[in-house]
Amino acid sequence: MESYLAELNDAQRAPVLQKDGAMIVIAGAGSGKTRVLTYRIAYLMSLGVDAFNILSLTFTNKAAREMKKRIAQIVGNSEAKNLWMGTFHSIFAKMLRMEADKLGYPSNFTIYDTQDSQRLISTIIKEMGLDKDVYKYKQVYSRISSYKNSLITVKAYFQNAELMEADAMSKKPRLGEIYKNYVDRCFKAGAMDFDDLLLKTNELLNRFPEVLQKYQNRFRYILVDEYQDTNHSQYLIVKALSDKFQNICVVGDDAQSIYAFRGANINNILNFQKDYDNVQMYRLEQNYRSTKNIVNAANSIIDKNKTKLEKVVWTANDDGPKIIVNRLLTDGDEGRYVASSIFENRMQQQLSNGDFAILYRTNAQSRAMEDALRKRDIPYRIYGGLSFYQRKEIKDVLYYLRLLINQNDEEALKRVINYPARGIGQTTIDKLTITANQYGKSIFEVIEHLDHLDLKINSGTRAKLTNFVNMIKSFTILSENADAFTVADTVAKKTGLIQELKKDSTPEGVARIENIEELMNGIRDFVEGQKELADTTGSLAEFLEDVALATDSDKDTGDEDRVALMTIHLAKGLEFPYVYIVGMEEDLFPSGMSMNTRSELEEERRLFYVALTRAEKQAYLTYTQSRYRWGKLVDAEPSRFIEEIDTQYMDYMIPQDDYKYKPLIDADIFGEVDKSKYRQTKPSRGTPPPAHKPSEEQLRKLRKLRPASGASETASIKDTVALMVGNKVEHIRFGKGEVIQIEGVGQDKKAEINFENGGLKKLLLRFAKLKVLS
DNA sequence: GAACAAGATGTTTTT
DNA sequence: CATCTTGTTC
Repeated sequence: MESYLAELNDAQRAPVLQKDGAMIVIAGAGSGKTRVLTYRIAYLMSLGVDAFNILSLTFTNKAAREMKKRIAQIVGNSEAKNLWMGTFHSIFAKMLRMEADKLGYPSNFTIYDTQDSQRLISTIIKEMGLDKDVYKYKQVYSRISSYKNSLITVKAYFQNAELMEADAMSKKPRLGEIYKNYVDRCFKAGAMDFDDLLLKTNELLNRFPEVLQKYQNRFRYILVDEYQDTNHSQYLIVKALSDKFQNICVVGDDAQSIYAFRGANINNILNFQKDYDNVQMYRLEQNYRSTKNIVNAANSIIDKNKTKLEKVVWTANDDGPKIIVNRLLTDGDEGRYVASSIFENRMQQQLSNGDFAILYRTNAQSRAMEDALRKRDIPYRIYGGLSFYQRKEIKDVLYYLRLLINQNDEEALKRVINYPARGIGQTTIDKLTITANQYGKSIFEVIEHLDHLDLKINSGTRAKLTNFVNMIKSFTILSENADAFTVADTVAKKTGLIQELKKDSTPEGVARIENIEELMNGIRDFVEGQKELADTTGSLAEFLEDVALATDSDKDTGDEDRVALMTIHLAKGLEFPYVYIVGMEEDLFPSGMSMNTRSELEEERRLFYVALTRAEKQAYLTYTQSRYRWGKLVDAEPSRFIEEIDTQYMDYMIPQDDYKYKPLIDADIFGEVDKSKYRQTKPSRGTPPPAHKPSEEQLRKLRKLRPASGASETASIKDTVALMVGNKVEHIRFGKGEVIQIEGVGQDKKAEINFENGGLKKLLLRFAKLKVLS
């Protein structure tokens, strides 16, 4: 038989060999499910199943690419190329473009990102004259999003008294109207938001039986990865497409369901057996990834969850080192500790940067980590957060490109019509918007027909508007003949975007221009790369779709050797020898927003389970005693999840050589301060360290010390300064008459005291930059 | 209408 | 702390 089958264990091989029928593979963390999916596809093809008949839905496009590559090695590149593999969003965007006319959409429809959607909702709320404090655009957006993911269309909404009542109860009786307006405006703009890509696919398959049949016949074999994270909308698509042949294979792990907030329904996996006939269930329980300590610790956590499928994940791997738990004073210290630890491990174990990952609950936590890594000259890469394509200067270019492809794209138009400044102000936009709404046309169309409309816009502005429209039209014409790179390059130059940025000669300004150059290179690479593939042409439209739907882990910046920084959500499916999970604190992880219900808390716990099971060799958990949040110092408590781990798999410790990790006050200059006070902490093993919290009174004093704002100001601190030393507040008395200047006061700026009269040069404090003036 | 500054406000996770 | 809103001035 095929040699690759030998690479599988018995449990893995069984689902690979079952050619037809419905099956579910419950795959524990690290049990080789990607391998099962990959080989299953390869095996199907070796049995003569045409690649065109296989649909594989993966969680990231990168995962799809990698699987495709592996399959190509087995069955050959030309065959593998024909597979439909990708995320739900990208696969069905592709399908929708081919069938768009049936739904009344142009095939070049724009994909609105979250920001576009939220802006549009925000303007609708404003236009309707509603109170923006009651109708918060983000809340409204997420409400609409969850409706869409549950297939509650505007029509369905208005037929559902319960929903309307619920919204009325929460003081938003006009939410349905906003929803309707939002949907209308998107349609008029030729735009779909993320949720539409799924909702409209459902609509397409429901309303057009011949279309449904076409795709049912086409996709005879369907595979879905990470099935536990599918939402209702995705579930229905899969159900509809697989209904005829019922050759469906779903893979997932209920213990790793972490996307409920975007509609993922864990019942999809729990109830799969009821949805199809003769469902075969397979379990992959042997973990190949991690040490016994990690696997067992993770099991001890997930045990605390009530809602779960029973399974036992085990491993034949070594025990490995215990999980190291460490408490640090602040987030800055946490960063320094992690950076030092990475540095030491890398040296001692001869590892590369790519062997390490730092995982956190919120993107905001990356900053402290970055700062520390940078100081240590450790190369790193941040995934997620503000990605390259979300930077302002990049988005500006992209919005122009979007507009020239789809001139009805309202959000793009509003963004660029007066940037760079052309003298088209808010008043003009408002007039155009009102007229556009009146006639049911887009703003672009209104400008095209300005001559026939009685708008109170003066001739100067009219000329500016006409010029703008003509410029965009000229780009559109260019794009019909030139490749994406040429178009983008022309746009950047002709619109004055580049000139605008060149005005700014600060380092940030220069960086922005470099970013645009990088974007141009990216477009060029894309054009060349796509030409090699048979089924694409490398058009601008395809590039934009790629950008809109790229997942963050999709963007490979080559094989650089860097420490990976990302949220736990983004880390799903990945693995690293060494994993640092930082910010293990109540209110942060579990998130303060997710502690209201049992199911929310259980999802947080699953998230922790995911985080821990990313580690192959060693996991580190860190938490702080106080951390800067919302620009303020707040005290923190260790996460309940730390206590939930069976202690036999853990080592608690407080670093002995504190100085290596955190700056301490050199006590010499403060004769009376006893150095031993904050270096004497010994590692304590086996028992959790007590959580020290500064008392309310101490915190009050600390906070008082910090001036409210201002880049630099003189404060006459003459007597005593309160500082955080170790985990205590110390009061330090300065010499009589010494005046101290406080500079660069900011919440997380490392404060320094420079004593000009010799002695100590630098003192790292936490609240202010102090200077002795006299 | 532009440009800047001060003030308010909101913060989980993502396609 | 970052973003958006509002206010002021030219």
